[in-house]
Amino acid sequence: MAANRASIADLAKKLNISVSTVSRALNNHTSISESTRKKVWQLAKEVNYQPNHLAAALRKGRSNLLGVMVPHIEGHFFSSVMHGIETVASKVGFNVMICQSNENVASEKKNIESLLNAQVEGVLVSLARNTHDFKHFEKVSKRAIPLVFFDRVLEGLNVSSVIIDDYLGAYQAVTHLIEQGCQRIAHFAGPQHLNIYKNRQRGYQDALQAHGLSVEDDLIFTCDMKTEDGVEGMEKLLALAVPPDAVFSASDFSAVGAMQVLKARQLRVPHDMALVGFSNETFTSLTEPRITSVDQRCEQMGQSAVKLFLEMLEEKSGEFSPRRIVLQPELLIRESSLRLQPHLIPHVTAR
Amino acid sequence: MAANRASIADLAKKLNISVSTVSRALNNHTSISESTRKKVWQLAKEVNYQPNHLAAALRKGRSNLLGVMVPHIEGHFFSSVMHGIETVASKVGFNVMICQSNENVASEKKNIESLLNAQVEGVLVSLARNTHDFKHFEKVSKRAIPLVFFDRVLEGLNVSSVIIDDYLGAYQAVTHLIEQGCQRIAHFAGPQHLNIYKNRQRGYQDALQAHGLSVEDDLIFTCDMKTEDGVEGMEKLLALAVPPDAVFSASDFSAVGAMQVLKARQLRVPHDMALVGFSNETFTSLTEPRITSVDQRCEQMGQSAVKLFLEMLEEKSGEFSPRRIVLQPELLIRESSLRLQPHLIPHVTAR
DNA sequence: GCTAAAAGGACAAACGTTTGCATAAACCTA
DNA sequence: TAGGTTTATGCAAACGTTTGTCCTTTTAGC
Repeated sequence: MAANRASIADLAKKLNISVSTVSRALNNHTSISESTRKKVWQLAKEVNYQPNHLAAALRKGRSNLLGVMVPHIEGHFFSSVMHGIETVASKVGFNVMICQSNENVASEKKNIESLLNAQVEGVLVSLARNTHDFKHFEKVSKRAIPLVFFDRVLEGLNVSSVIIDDYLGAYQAVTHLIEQGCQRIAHFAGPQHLNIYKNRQRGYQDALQAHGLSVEDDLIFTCDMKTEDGVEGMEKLLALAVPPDAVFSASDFSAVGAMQVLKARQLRVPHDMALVGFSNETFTSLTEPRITSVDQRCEQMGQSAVKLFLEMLEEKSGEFSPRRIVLQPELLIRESSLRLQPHLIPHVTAR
Repeated sequence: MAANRASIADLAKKLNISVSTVSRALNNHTSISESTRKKVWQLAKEVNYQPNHLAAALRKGRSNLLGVMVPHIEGHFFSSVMHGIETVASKVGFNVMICQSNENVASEKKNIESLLNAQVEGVLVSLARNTHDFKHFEKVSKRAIPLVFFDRVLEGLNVSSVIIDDYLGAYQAVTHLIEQGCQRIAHFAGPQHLNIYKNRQRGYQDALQAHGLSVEDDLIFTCDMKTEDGVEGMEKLLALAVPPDAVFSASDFSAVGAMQVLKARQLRVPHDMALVGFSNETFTSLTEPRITSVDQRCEQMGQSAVKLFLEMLEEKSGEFSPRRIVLQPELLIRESSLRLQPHLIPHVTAR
């Protein structure tokens, strides 16, 4: 029953030819006659021959393996990125190995070792929250293995990366709120040591100033971006002497938390308080009203990361200079921020 | 710069001992003296030795690779299952390789080949929608490689699998609605060739009958389970001569679609129409009101699948008899279905 | 002090491929 | 017909490990 699988040598023996001929025949090498090529392929089919990638990889020094490490795979963003990654990787014949750091630097270190041991040809990484240094990635670059960071990157480092323009996304979101007539715009900010949240805050501030509005510290609520944080933040804002008339939240989760508070207090969104989130989470188009949000191009990010990896692999022999891809976010305007011209809303259907 | 990595042979040469000794030292084999063991480990650290898993795998015939194939990885359910899988797999030293079938039988076939070629030691699969036969999986079982189906399985087949008790989940959901005083309960049903939706519908019907309610065909709306389908379904139901007073939807997405219609028509949830969904999607606890839903134990499903695989691996030498794990779903009662005793609602916070 | 056992290590074969080189047969070309 | 080229194949080494077997040295038992 457990028919131990046939090797190239078995085929060779049965056909009374050499292993090298079989190998070349299976690889459709030009120097093999059509007749033997056919014979080999047919026998291969018959005995259900399955090539052993491991052996080939060992010999060729090419594993066709791509390693990916994310903080955690569940959730909208990372799973969408993974989707993008797997799709284009498999298209070019790469298998993808996946690891989770669980937001933990120690695991990150272990995983890198594990991926390297598995002889991956490239590593795509989105960093754990509290990763601040590059040490454990040096092994990767030392072994001249393409390394690409995505979304959560380390700044000021000469490493390839693909990110979205968080600054621009925030800038556009806030500008949109201003155009809708909002005058006092608050911000739910995320942990500032993460590049993404820092840039979103910068975008927020610059957009205000560019339109002659002042940045007020008590309108900025820095938190962990959970739904509960949004609840807390909104309650704080409503308790101010002069509450804001809009909130730009760096996360959809805190935005929805804020909305819950507003509804409970019978305040109208967007007329009493306009709301914009970030990430275009699935639920943003399912709430009532739907929440305006900034789409992060998750899938495209995954695709770009793989493409970058492939480019680096190409010119591996030479010195490859790190590249950086910056994707353009897209502001999806929905009812939570639309005070004017409701007839212009593009209706975005959920998947 | 691209310091080609050191092999076991390099270490041996530098220390003037044999490769076998080095190998055993690195594996902490008992027959190696403490002193040489230390020497080897130290040198390994110094020259940054990275073992080559491929070579070891080839020699040992054990790749420590686990293959996983899902229809698509993005989205709440599958990404959560993957999380569970990766977590326990990595704990026991397995790397996981991931594939997507994109709901496509042809890709499914290709992916299986690819995984087998990569010499995975086991395969976990959730089937594409339109997979009806087992042919392309026979190779897996023929090679005596543990095969575990999860969630979307092929019925009547002698293959290991882990599923949740969709029947029970549906039964409980409908019973709950009845207990809340609902008398005319409709059902949004999914494609009936998928085991999960078929069982949910059976659970719905049996629960009705068990409580003396009749099953009416025009209260069952079979669709694709998208948000839009929920919209359409609810509109149809409301157009009936005698509309229902509750809907049990086999998917949260169609449930939320239904809720949108109800809100637009100023109907109250749950008093005019109670609503229960299925899957406990993230957004179910973010809507207003929050949607009662059946939790599918995604993570646990992933964990169980890996455990099952490990068990099969254990007794691989003997004939392993397929096993089947059935997880218990959990009904999470929220406001969308709660007509009585609102003070008893457990407040479920979103992640 | 002699033998037996144990400890520590070396040799070499294997795992299943790929591939540079050599070879033999067949085909031209003049 | 000799010489050269093409075509098709074989030989054997290599990839980096692991591991069964054998050898040498030390230790212990008496």
